[in-house]
Amino acid sequence: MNRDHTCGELRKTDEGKYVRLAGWVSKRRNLGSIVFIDLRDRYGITQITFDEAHSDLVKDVRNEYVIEVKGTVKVKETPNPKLETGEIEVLADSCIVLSSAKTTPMIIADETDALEDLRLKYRYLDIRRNPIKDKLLLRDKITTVVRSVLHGDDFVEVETPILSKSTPEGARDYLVPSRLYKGRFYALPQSPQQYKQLLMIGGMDRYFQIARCFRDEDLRADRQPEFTQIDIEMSFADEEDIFAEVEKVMKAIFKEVKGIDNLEFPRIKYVDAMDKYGSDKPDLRFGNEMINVSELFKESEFGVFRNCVSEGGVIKALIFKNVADKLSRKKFDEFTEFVKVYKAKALAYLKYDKNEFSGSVNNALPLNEKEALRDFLKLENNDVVLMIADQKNIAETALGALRKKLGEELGLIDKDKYCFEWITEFPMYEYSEEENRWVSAHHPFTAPRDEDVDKLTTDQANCYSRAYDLVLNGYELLSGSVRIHNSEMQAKVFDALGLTKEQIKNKFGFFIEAFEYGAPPHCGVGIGLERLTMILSGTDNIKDVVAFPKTASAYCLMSDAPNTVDQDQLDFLGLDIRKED
RNA sequence: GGUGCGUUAGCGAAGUUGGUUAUCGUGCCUCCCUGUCACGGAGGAGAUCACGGGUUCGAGUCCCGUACGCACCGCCA
Repeated sequence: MNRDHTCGELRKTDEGKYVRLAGWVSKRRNLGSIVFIDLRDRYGITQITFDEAHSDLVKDVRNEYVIEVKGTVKVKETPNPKLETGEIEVLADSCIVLSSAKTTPMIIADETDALEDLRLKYRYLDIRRNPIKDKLLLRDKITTVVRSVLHGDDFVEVETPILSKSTPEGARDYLVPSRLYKGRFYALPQSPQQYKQLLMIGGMDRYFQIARCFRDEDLRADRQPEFTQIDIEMSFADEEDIFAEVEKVMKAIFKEVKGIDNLEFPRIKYVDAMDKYGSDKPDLRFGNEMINVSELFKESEFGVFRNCVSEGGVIKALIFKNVADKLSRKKFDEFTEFVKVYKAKALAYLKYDKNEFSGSVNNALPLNEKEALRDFLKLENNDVVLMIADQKNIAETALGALRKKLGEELGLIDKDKYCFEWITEFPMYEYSEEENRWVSAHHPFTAPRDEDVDKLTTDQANCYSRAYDLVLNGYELLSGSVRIHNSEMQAKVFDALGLTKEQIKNKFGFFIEAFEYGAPPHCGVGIGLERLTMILSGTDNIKDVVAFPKTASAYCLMSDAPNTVDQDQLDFLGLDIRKED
């Protein structure tokens, strides 16, 4: 036993106690014959003081040494308000070095100057810092609340296989070669989707799992190749039941973590979200909905606008109030480049002030059209209108992305606000230009809306599903759906996807068969634990909330994974590596 | 697969139209200091300027390529 107290717990009331502490030397301040050491562990920092008679004990102690000290708790004359333990110090009479340490490659403090790649290489040092440590603790707090709420409602935690079967639709799988079956592979699960549905058929009517998932796709600031899903599924239930359960979980988490208990969960249909915000995960912390102004310009003198409408495109407009004087020509050039990334051909903008118009389309549009636009949009002095005339999906997506960017840049977002919304009735299918066929927008086990059942195989473009997302502050926090639980309907969906009987049997055979033995109606969700932790800890970098994350190219800078293996290992698995020339 | 930005002491950055000994902060080491808590003061060590090629009398600086990192688009049932 190296300690009887942590470095975060001693207070004024402990005055006079003789204590034993252990931890890392966070900082050493040598004032001559008196030496102060900030001793750090997971719980905090306590100042240890070595007076003239004992300063030799720490003569050779350096930063990040692990030491055990014994001494008497003393109330400080000048407390340090920045520390929880700032009112006391420990006057030491003993110090044992448990472990020495090299000079660290980075400064271990809340504010470090190290860049992210260095922090990833020495992640175990980075974890000693509060900003990372606190996020791991928050993540633990969240899963604790989740388990508590779900267990309280009779949900059962079940672990499903990591060595599972490759699923042909969707993201690329990570594969694991089989030794006993040469030439065959396990796949790491992209989600426990099929297993949890089989658990429903198995009668585990309320299931959850804190499940690791793997997807071999390119990464982003909010995406890692392996991530954790709070996976929930329930039987004899529909949207209302699962929404209620998820809302209950979210409320409990926000209450515990933030002390917030006035959360709201509005619902928006997918088509409306795209129409108003140009996104299926709109950030509702600010308004600025897009407005369709196609009607105003269908006979415009401005050929670009007129032709766009006559060719079936749309003109979408965004208004930002009272900012015209803040946005320079250079800014609009930047915005134009920004929307081009989303395939938009151009960005039109108009400033309005004191009955004067200016901006990129000021000369192209006649006065009467500009005034009609002003009246339609109720423009006031110093307002700006941004417009994109393009194909519907491009105009919506590009302007939606610009809405988000401007919301951030113009400071329209209240960082202390948490805005949830359910996005419902996603499209059942989307057309894959690459594969030249309809593919599932969610996954092929998603139930269609009742009113769209007859469109399943005949009108894929207008068939909507009972899939839903929960969005929080512009992040897709979870996805889920009511599942298909009858074999005929499932067959129709496979048919619409253009799958042959042979393909269905190979890909989903065991799964489909299970539905012939009595499947309850069921639905569920998978909540992105990292995204939730990110939002609650105020970071936009997923690596901050993962203990040992990968880089944007799926590499571990600390362990150098993935790595090559011995020929022996390859031989066991019956694998040959193709030589690149 | 694509686009953009970046790579200079342990760490973070500066480095002008290409020109002599590559600058600053911090960390590290030594010495001084009894109340610091971003301690203070004095001194010192520490750089194949990512790698490979090219232009040039001369390259940290210009050009080409590669690697790595970051962000975004595609992708992510």
